[in-house]
Amino acid sequence: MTEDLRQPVPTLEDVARVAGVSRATVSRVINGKRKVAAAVQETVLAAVAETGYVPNRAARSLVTRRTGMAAVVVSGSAAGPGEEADPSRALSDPFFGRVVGGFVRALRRHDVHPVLLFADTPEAEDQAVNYLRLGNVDGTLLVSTHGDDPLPGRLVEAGRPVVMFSRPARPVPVSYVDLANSDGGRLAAEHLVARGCTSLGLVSGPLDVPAARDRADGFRDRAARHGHAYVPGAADDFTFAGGEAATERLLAEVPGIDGVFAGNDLMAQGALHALRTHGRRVPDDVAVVGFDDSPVATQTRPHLTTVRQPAEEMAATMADLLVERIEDPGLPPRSVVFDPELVLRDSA
Amino acid sequence: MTEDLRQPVPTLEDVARVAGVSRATVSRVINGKRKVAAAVQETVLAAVAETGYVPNRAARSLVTRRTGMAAVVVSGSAAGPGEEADPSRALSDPFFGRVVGGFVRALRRHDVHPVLLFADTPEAEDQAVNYLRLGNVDGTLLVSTHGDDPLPGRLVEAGRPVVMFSRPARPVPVSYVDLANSDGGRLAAEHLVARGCTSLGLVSGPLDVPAARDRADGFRDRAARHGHAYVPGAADDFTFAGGEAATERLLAEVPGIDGVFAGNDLMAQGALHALRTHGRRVPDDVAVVGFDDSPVATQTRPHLTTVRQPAEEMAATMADLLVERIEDPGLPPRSVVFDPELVLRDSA
DNA sequence: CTGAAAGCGCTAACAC
DNA sequence: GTGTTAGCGCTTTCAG
Repeated sequence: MTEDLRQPVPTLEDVARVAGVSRATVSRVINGKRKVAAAVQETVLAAVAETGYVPNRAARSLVTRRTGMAAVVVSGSAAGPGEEADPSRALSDPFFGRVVGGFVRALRRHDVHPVLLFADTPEAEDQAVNYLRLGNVDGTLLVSTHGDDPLPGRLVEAGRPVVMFSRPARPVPVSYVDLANSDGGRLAAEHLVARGCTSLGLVSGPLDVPAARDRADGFRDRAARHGHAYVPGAADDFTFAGGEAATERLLAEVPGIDGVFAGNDLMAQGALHALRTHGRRVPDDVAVVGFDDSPVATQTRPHLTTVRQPAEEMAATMADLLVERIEDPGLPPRSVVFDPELVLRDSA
Repeated sequence: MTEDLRQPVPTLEDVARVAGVSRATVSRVINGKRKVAAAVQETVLAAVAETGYVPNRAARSLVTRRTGMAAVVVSGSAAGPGEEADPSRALSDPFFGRVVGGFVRALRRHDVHPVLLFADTPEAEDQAVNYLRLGNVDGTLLVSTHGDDPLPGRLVEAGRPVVMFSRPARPVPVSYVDLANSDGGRLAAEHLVARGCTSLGLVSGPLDVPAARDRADGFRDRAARHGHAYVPGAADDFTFAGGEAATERLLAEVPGIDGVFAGNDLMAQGALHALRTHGRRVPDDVAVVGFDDSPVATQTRPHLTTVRQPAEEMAATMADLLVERIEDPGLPPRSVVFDPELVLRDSA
């Protein structure tokens, strides 16, 4: 049996007694509401320091209807039949680590704590919606990894702020932060063309995911301006295995390919392996451009030339948008779109 | 301006009115405490369904002193000077995704929600400790990525349950779930020796991290039983770059090495690249064994033969231990140690 | 500018 | 068994 080490936690009452004022006054000082005489303020602050007082969140939450918490929902809701919904697969993409890390740090600045939720089953989805609806969190940061996800709409209906990473597949009145994905695709095309590639190919993510489609569209759009009327492509999961498989298919269709644009860095890594298997040297025979600038970009040989997403900034902006909307629920949905940047390394 | 979609959330009072009983009775039915007449029970349940009632966590928490939340703390507290403390680096190890995914799913079964906290600065560390001490969470699941971390001790002093992933570097009365790391090292040595390797080497994680040290010790121990009196080693970060750098050093010391045991899969991946750079073929010239069975193990060519940690099970066990201790704070610290398993693939 | 008092939604003694 | 009552710790009118 271990002893109970819990120490009595001081309450407002205690501080008030020490400071010789009322609870209400202490509350005002702590929340900086209304004017409080400077002298009193000082006394109270001293009492707070002396007692080591910290507000009880449950009590505060009960009356303010605010919890100081935000849900971070990772949705893997399957679009089509047979699709597996596994949000923890998203967690195994190191790029995602950059995003989540960004959330945690940004929310912390606002004194908001992230509650991690997976929406990987219908029940879990309901739970996430309810969690929001009941006010267990003040708002939601949503990362959806699948295409036509109904969750954004459901969360918005819960009547509390939601900010998404990436624009929703179907129009929903929700705030989001996104990357100009098509510009990213253009950057990649421009680079490959400038490099002298004559046979371009696309190893794309799932085309029902807006980001994947936009990247592909941007790539083809810019390729077309340089005379590439037809750019063959193969789509697959946003994973290493997906990239490898798609590349195999591409290679079967166009053996002479010399420039590949992959939907993300994990797929690019898969492409690298497939190319090597088929005896192609990168970048000499085939140039490869990835997407994200995930930590894996420097864990490949050659290092990946890739289209960078400023994930941390994007995550921080999401947090800002969310907090704004929590503070003023009347604010309309807003979108912030970041510009991608080509990071030159060795693969192209 | 968007309309406020929030709907009035029913309270106990509402349910009581609909059911024609008192709040207390409804509360009893909901919490399954004490005996309630079957007929009344039914009426209440019907009323709950009709109103769509769900308990308000803040209110409940205020009186029960329980929040239904657990902190998931990722500590990157630096041991030595000059060490960078970046928990989001841990998030970029896909193995970590397996662990966090395990936490989320296991806690969900207990109806406990995970709050993600980084202890990456002294302030953040204080915050985490306070968060626990004040009862904003019922307990903590701690993953420490650095060696001599003072956080476990501090969290335990907060007087609430803490369960660690991996045993603490210094003795602290805390529950933990661990892998028999030295057995894992033995498994690797055994396999390499059986394969006919004659010149073994170690690409180890930071030696102040117990897991890294245990793996190395186990490896050397078993190697010694097979006559390998001296096993050269190089230690570095648990990262791709760390594995690459350590392998370079090892290769400089022992050019003829033909069997390498890496501290984790990320390091093994780095080793693979370093070996290739130096013209060594894997597994023909050098056999490589990794550790973790992280998602990266199948994202290398050749695929990694590796020592598997049952991460999801370990995470689930941590959640169980934590919940047990939350429910009965008198329970002494307990440890659960899992057995590693060699997963044979192509690198060794 | 400050204090008194009410009450957020819930559980837990304590009566009946 | 079930209802009544008293708070949990905090914010917030409302007086003064």
